[in-house]
Amino acid sequence: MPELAEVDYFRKQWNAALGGKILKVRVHPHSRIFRGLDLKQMQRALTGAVLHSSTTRGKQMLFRAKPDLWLGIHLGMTGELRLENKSHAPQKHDHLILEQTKRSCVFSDPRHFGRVLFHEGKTEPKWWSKLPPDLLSDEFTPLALRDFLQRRKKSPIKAVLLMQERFPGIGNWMADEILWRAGIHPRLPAGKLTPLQTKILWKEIRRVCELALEIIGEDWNDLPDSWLFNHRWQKGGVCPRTKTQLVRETIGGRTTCWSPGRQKLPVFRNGHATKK
DNA sequence: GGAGTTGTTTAGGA
DNA sequence: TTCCTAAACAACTC
Repeated sequence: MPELAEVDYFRKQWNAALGGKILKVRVHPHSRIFRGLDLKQMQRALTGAVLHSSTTRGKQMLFRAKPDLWLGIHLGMTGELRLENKSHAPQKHDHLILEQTKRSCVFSDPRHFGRVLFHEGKTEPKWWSKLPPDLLSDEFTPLALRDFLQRRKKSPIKAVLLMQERFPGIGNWMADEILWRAGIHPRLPAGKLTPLQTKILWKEIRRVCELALEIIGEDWNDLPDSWLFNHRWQKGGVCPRTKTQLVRETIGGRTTCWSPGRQKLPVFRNGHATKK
């Protein structure tokens, strides 16, 4: 479930715990979410530590605790963060619980695709510093987008938008929403976008990130019906702009929804797109 | 019971 | 080498 804005929403669920000391760290020790991690070391270090800040980058979350502790959380497909009261009895999928005097911070994930990372030290861990720049940062330029599309020119644009190395935070529904707004067919090879389409795509990437963070990231409000989101899974769903029937097919290994009314595949002749 | 799920990694083919 | 695709991971819902 969680993409950019949902991840930011979940990060903030632990806000009340910032400034508080962790009294106890409870875990399901054999959970897959701890793969590659020294669990005992993490429990030892976090016990007695004080959480002081949190941030996100794409779908990654980082919680920092004094002194010099870095806790990374990725929600995978079904993970979530929430608060429970102090004496919360761990449920089946509550893999990590940070217990404080007034509450418990819970990370639960039924499918175990999520992941916990941990580092102790003065300097940023590699797994955090190597993350690509935020899509709303100045570093994500139209030029950076154009270059990336050229490097992945054979892949359908839908598959390319899911690549976290360049588009951190974009997931399946955001990719479809962006392409729908930009009027670009999801199967169009990334290298075939015109300069104008590339420019529009850049603009819509920023816009969808911005709006989703405002609407979902703050209070998990419903997106307006003017978005594709509210129609994409409906049986017989209709494009809110063209009122034509939406189509669903697998592209890049993921179920993709688009509106044939406004997302058309150009016909290529001699390597050039011609008007249909 | 079977198919499908808003994520990521990896193996293997092109 | 580089790029791309499909499968695997695991549990739940329809």
